[in-house]
Amino acid sequence: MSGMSNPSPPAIPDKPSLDGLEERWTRVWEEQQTYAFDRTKTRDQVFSIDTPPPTVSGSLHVGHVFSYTHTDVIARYQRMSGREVFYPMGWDDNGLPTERRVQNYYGVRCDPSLPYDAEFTPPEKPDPKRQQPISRGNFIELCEELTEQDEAVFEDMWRRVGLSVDWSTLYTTISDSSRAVAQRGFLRNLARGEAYLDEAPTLWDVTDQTAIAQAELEDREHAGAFHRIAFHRDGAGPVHVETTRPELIPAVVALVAHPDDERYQPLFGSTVHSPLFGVEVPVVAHRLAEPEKGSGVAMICTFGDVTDVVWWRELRLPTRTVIGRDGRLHRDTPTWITSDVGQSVWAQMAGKTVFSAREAIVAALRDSGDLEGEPRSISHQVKFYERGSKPLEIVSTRQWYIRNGGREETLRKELVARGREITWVPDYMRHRYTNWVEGLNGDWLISRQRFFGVPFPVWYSLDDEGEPRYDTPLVAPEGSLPVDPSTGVPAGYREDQRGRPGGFVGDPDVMDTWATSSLSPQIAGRWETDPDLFSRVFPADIRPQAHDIIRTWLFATVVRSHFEHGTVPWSHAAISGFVVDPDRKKMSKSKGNVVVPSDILDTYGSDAVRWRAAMARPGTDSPFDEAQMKVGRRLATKVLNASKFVLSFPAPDGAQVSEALDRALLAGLADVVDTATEAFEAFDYTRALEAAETFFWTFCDDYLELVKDRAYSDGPASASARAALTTALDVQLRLFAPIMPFVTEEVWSWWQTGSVHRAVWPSAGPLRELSGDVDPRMLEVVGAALAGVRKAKSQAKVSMRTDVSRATVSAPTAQLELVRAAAADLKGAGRVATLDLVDGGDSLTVTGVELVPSTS
RNA sequence: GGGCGAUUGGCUCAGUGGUAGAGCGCCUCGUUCACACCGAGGAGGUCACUGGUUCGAACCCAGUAUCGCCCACCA
Repeated sequence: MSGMSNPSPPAIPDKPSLDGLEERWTRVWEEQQTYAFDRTKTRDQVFSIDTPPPTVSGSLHVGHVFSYTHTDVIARYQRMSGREVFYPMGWDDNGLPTERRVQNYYGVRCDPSLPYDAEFTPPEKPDPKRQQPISRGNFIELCEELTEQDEAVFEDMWRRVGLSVDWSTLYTTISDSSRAVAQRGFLRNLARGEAYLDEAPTLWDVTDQTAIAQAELEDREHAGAFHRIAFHRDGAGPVHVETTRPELIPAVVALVAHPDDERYQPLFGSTVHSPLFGVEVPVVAHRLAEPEKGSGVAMICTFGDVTDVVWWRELRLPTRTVIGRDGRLHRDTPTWITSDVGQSVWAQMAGKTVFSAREAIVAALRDSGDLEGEPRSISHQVKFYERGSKPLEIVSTRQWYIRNGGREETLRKELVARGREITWVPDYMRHRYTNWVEGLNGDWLISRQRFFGVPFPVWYSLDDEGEPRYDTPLVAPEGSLPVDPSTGVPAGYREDQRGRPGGFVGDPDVMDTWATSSLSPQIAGRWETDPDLFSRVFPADIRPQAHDIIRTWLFATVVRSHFEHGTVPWSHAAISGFVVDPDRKKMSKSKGNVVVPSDILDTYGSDAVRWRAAMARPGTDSPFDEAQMKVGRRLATKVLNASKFVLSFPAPDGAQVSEALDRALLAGLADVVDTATEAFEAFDYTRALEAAETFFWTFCDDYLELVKDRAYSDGPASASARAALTTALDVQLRLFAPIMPFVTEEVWSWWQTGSVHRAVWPSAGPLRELSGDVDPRMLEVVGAALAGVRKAKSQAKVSMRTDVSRATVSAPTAQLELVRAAAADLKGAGRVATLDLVDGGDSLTVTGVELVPSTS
């Protein structure tokens, strides 16, 4: 770092202040490229971080600040430890969250059938109820425009928090290079048979009108009602089923009961007729039917829930779809409804939402007498898209999948084993991963019927009827990526053949955002476009993230790396907890309990907020408590003031640390360095901070007080104190630097050259050499004696500056000798004229403190 | 239903076999010679419960309870 120099070595201010440190040092770090990655370093010298790219369409809350601070603390420690830190930043700006934000912000919606309008300007006043339809091209332009604004806000926040990222590495998930990586990754998966196209029942969000993946599911308590419905038999009484979804009666394909259920065994193999519609369906047996539930016999519909899918698949039942992609019942009467009554009931349901259709059919069932009793209200768990507001439907659609072990035992075991290769911080988070992988029930659905995302780089040739040949997609060559199949043309075709029989058509879908972000190590490391860089940063050392996205981002990244590279993507996964509100509820906009980070950063400063973040251990949720920020603020202030005081005692040239108390201080500090280093190596920044902080307060409250008088004087004893003070400050600043980068850099600049963040992490060896064989407990023992004198003054309710004519310290021999060696310092700090030392007793006590009455 | 975690002073949390700890809050006191964005001192806990192992248990074992999170095919 000899090439670096501070702009102008500032004098120590008379009144040091934390105000303005963020602005000043953020600027200096940028100017001096303090955190620039040196790509000449080899893989073993590099510490590589797979930074989470935050979703820029969301708002930052204090939990993000904590979690990103945790990563930065680790990065700063690693950098000082001599590793070259690869610490990139990315913005996750593609995908549905951005589309929604654009829709709300501008009051528009994407209608892909519209042509691009070069003159388009967004509505002056967005009307959320009447979103203006605009073309895909215009829509994407708005997405790009708004994400650019959002990203500027994010970057500003991260710089202010002090993240030591190399900003030249910045990427966005919608950029050309990210799209190219995502498409290349997909094409490789496709070529190896790890990605495939399939038509199957799919979880479907009717609001956004897109398929969603298992990982994006969320169970929610939802109000419903059991309806007891009669199915009819020829020549026998009715069979009753209970259902929460009577509107699916037209979609019924069978009734099902448990094979061992004696009540229904006589019915197996026979058929019944559905009420109102009179459709004949078989009664079948399956182990998943639960005799205790409802009447013990259930309707199988295509599709009411995921159990229906299992039954439908395993029992090879026909498909009778009645709900469309918009969540409404089909307009046209299904072909299997042939009776007059059935068709007239259908007419009352056609085109209606699920909710309205249910009302219509319940009325009809009541009229026909097929509803027994009244519907019984219940509250039950229903599957929702985690970002959605209506229950999911299941519709049969053609989608792209990536294998993830959900349908094959071998792959599942391989992926579980990958989880064991990763060191988890904390260790128990591994269970979440294993639990998830072992519970998968299908492959990973990656296609979304949306617009602002990475398109699939494939086309389909059209047969003579104009029907796409889905089994032989036309893939883009890797050299052409990124491609947009809605404008690009596959090899051997011309644009005028688009959509024509014998021509081609582009795949209309985009990839789910996780399908791109699961390649974050490849994107940041410039996989395939810069193999030299990639070889130096992949696999990464650490993936920091929060526990809520283990099943999505973390798992997906493992899957992609497993297939593409045959390795885990990183050696460590560091899992942060959440910041929860004081009632331990998760912060969320809808609850109105979100703490805006800029407010607390304004009030307490970045170092204080970072200190608080570092007090939250890995993996542990932490309740937000503003009072805690004050503690961090006070520590930062104390560092400022204590440093100024220490530096007012410059050590003379050749000063030796000769006095026992001084050597004991450095011995204690050596232990702290060992503890902090060991803790940081295990990513336990909280323990490292605690060790440094506890020592620092003893340093201020006891040691500084004890040696103050001696330091003010002259001679070797003074020089010893001054040398110890300066050495201890130097080491402590470096211990604090990862946690509180601003105040430590400020103090460092007062008398050192270069950045403390490029200084070498302290080691215990040199401190032990200076301290020699001194008893490291000395400071503690002498501090206890000083506390005894203070206590006497406190109980007498006099000032700590009150003179003491005489006092007695009694202690066992060993302790007494330690006190004797520092008696002069003790007398100075306690203002004691005559100190009697008495050998004896079980513990150290201070007695006979004779106070000199104040003269005033 | 399965898994994971937690349960220690009013609050937030350390503490994995040897006489219960920290910070905040509270109480008392002290100012300007580093720091009032301060300093000193103090009070405050049968370590959720029940058994067991041990010379000795907050800690190890078995079980119970409560809370939280994750997962599950939840007519």
